[in-house]
Amino acid sequence: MNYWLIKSEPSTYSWEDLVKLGRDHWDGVRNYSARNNLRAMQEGDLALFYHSVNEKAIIGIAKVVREHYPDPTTDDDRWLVVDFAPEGKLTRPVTLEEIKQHPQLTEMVLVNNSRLSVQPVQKDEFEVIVGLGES
DNA sequence: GCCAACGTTGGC
DNA sequence: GCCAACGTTGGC
Repeated sequence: MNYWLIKSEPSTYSWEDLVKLGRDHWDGVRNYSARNNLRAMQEGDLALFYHSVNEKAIIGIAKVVREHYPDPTTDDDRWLVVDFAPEGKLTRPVTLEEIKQHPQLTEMVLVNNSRLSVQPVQKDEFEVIVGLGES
């Protein structure tokens, strides 16, 4: 069981879009590090869903419901997708600012490499964030 | 809207 | 194989 963080601009693809669809593939990843993280995901893994740019906050949790397969939006076989389903919305969003200020979250990839769109999250980090979001 | 940081591309 | 140039992302 591993934990992840997936990032999207809400104007392009938001948490609400995923909820509306029930499940969906996560396409458009064109970065090798992010791709490698997608490939490492296993069914049942949980991912924090982060809204970048305008909101800059984690808004919900998504679950991996299908492991990686070739990206249907391109013929280029280097790229792949993973299917997610919404697992639950946080009671309140956990903001980037809050994460930066939290002493247990200073090592998060989100803080240190904000551009990586699919990133691993430590179990304790995941639990701290869920704890904040449910408080 | 700006720009720093990062990743990728392509010429050599 | 190196590295300059370029494009993109995302925080501010």
